[in-house]
Amino acid sequence: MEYNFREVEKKWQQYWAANKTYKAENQSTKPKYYVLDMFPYPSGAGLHVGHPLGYIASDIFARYKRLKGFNVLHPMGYDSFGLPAEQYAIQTGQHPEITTKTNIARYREQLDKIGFSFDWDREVRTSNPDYYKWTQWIFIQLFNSWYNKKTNKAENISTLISCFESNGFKGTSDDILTGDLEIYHDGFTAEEWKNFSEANKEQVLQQFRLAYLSDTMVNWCPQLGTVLANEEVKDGVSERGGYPVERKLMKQWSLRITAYADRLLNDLEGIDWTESIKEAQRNWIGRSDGTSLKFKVENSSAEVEVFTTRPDTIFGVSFVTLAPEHELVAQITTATQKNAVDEYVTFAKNRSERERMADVKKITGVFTGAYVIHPFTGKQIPIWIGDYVLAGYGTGAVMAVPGHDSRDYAFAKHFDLPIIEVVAGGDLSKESYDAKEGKLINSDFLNGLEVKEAIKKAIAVIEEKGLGKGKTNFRLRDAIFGRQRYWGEPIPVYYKDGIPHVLKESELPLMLPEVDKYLPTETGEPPLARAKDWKYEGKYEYEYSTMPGWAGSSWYFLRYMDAHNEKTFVSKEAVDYWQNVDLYIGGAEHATGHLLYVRFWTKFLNDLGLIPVIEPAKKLINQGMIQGESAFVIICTFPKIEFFTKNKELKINNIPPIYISKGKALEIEKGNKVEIEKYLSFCNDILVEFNPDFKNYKFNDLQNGYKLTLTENCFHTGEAIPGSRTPIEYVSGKNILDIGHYSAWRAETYKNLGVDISKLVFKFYLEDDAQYICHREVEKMSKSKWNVVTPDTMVEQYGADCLRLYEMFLGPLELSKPWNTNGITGVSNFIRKLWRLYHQGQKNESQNSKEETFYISEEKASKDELKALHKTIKKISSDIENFSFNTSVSNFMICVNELTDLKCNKREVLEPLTIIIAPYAPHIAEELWNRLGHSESITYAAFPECNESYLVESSFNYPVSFNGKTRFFQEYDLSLTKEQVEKEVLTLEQTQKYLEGKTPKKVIVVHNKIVNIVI
RNA sequence: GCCCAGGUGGUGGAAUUGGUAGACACGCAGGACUUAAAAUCCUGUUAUCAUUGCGAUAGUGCGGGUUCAAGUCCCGCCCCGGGUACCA
Repeated sequence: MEYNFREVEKKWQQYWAANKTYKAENQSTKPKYYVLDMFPYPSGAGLHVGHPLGYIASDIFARYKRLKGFNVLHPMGYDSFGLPAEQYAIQTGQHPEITTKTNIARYREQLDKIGFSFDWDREVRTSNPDYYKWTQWIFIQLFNSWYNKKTNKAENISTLISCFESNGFKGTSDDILTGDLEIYHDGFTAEEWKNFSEANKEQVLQQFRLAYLSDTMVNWCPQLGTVLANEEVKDGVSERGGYPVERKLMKQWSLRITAYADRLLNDLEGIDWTESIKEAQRNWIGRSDGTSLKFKVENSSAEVEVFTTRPDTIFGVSFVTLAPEHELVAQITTATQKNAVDEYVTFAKNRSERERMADVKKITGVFTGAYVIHPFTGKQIPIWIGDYVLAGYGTGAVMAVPGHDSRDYAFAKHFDLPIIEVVAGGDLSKESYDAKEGKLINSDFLNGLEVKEAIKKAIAVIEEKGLGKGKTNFRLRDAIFGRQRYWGEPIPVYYKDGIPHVLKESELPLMLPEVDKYLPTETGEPPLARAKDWKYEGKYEYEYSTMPGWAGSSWYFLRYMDAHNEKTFVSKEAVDYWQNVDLYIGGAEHATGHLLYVRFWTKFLNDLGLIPVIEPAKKLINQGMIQGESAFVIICTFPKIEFFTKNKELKINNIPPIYISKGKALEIEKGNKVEIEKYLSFCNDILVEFNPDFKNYKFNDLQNGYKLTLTENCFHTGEAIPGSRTPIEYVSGKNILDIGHYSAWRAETYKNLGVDISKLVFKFYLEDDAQYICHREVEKMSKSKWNVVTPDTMVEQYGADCLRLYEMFLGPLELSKPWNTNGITGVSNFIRKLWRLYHQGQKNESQNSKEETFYISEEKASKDELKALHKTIKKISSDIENFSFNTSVSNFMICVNELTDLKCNKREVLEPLTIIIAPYAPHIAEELWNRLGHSESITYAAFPECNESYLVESSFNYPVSFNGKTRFFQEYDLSLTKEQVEKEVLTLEQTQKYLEGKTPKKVIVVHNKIVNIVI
């Protein structure tokens, strides 16, 4: 019998499930190893071929570690709160919980078919109340904590309260202030604190809690009644629906991640993550060291405080720029400039996102009429306002050094302000010289110093004179933690007299209530406000926003350790044993989202003494994205018809769009006259069909000098016309569209939009062979792009082992590439070839087929056979450790090819081979292992060691090159010294031929590598 | 603009510290087996020139450089992909 993967794979999948083969115990004498995948969001399109790429890699590693004697934790779960289910609920009225359950069931079925070694007893779902109970619990801990700058740790808010009770608070200058304080609170004495009302106390505490209410600028979309993320806003309108978006101040729950900025940055040093992810996080956190510096405003008591990283350029300051929102603007503006300033501030404030995006390069600003006094030279320096200065960063004011900052330079050039050179090395007539290199000039006491020394000296002098203070700023902003959505964790907060209170632990979970619709209320409140009688103790309003998508994923790695614990989020024993993730695999797109938040929560939980680790994952690998090949139809409307018909006073209505086949479209676009004629006559027929008056006209007559420009006027590919995307299941491998299915699908979507489809006609303009050819583009695989390929058909056709090997064989794990199945037969052949090694084929003459029976020899293996095996063991071991799974597959192929040539069927070779291949192709390995006479699963066998003695070579075939160019090969015993090889090579007849009678200048012999003769 | 990653045959890709460029596959071409097809096996396959055979030359995005030797190291540039948006 040929290898029957369907039977074998099913058999072992059932065996693994029945025997709980992959169950991990929370204690063991073995060393522990935790392999984690970023868990998926269960989308309605099902698992696509991109998902398993990382899962297969981590599964191979988990299985390898088990063979190496580790107690492996390899769990899987679902990030099951999220927008798509909610969107679907809005459209269909179906409860997101139902959709989510269905989707999860489908994911599970697909995952099971690929043979992953997950411990399913530990599955988590972030939308399950017994999971989100603990997400809410962690939120409460954040609410009840503040960040103590002195201990550099989060502490219970009670320690802050007792500090207020005994010492009061010194206001903005107090060093217990942390992070992204929006409003700097005035100072108060201990006595005053005691007399504060509860509301007043809470207002103060809100400035310190790690979870707090803040006023933040959000993208508000009135039509959708909701707040949108930056990525949901395109060109000032919502990506979905295209409704206008405005900036609005809103009370929102935020998390004070900025308190952890320094630790998040510094601790990157200790983790083995890819340099690109670490770099992305460093940039995101954006630490900049500099100094604050005060400039006195002339004829005023006011001071402008700026933040700068280049105090060395202080003598190059030629103006000061304030953000339009800066609090001093109104105060300092002179009477003569008042109108201009007011106008500009209004303009800048109302400038929509769209405008800002449209003219990023446009420089705007206005002079206030006021001046500051330069602290060292005493000169007058004008104060300007410019919207290139951001209110929310630093002090909202900059000292402009146009000579050495490109933005200041552009501003100075535009408004014709002086540019002073203070660092030598650039050409300021062309551009600013921003590099931190060179010697200071025109700078009084800094003259002659290198930039780095000058910075130090400048800060020292500034501090000495009390003008400012060395300071560090971060780009990182506090994380907004509320979403005006239904399908997320309810925030466990209720309001009593407008003061937020958190629920008691015993009151958790705060269940997501039922609502009649998943939409905002008429007054613009989030969907939870629709819930009937949903009040704390029947009278107090709950918080109506829910947590963001990243809440559940910020701690899930801990829950897997102790998934069913009802008493705590994770038991001390479990987390003390498993610690943190040893290997984490997932997409690089989470670099500054999930991967930063999960590090933040881990540090916070560690501060409270709840877990022993400060980082979630020791090692992180990013898998590349598997892209899809989207298909498009090319839609041509009649944009010019209206124009022509106006002149001719012809009326036409409801002309359908024409779907033009790609080959024809290209010809027409190229200006092929014959094709254009044909196409226009096709169009004319359609016009006549819709308005018989047209029969008197030839379309050609109408056009009258009209040049058909497909891209601009007529043809739309891609996004230009919604709906040009085509589900790839209606398009063949050769891009031929199944017109029947496509039309039916199209009609269905129109019907859902409420269009009367009884009169709907689709017009297809075909190729000469009567086929319709689609356009293809490579892009991200996603349900919305209709280009999802699921692994189901591949598993059905080739088996799980084949899919596993093939996805690895495609190329390096980290690389992104479009999905194609061109090479799958090679892998499929390999699996059959592997099977045949263990079986004896007998030709069955009568049926003209081959009978294969299991056939293994107990003889001692030959030297060549052992060499083939051990070479492979060595290579595979190093490949796995380096996550180079694609080369492993190649090497299995090489090994099997060699053993096939050697006709090797010896147990001594095939048994170890079965084990090393088991992590990659577990089903066939289990079957072969079983046939080899083992009753236990191969999962816990021992990974074979490489015996180097089989690999020792006695001779080497030296490539002999002349001036670096290889000419021939000569084999020498490895015992020969360099000198002996050199001598031997020079005596060769071939050498003499290439020397052409000349004496070599030099002969290089690298032992076991190469001989190079220089002439 | 800035940051990151990448660019090698018709295709996916391989090439530990600089040391035989193109492993392993796919595809293609030819052949064997077969009535035939499928499956399987064998041979060839970077390009150009030459060819009876031996070969010769060029070649890892482009231009320089270091070296006995460069896909690999250095300098400058181009292209594709990802991230980010005026962060002083």
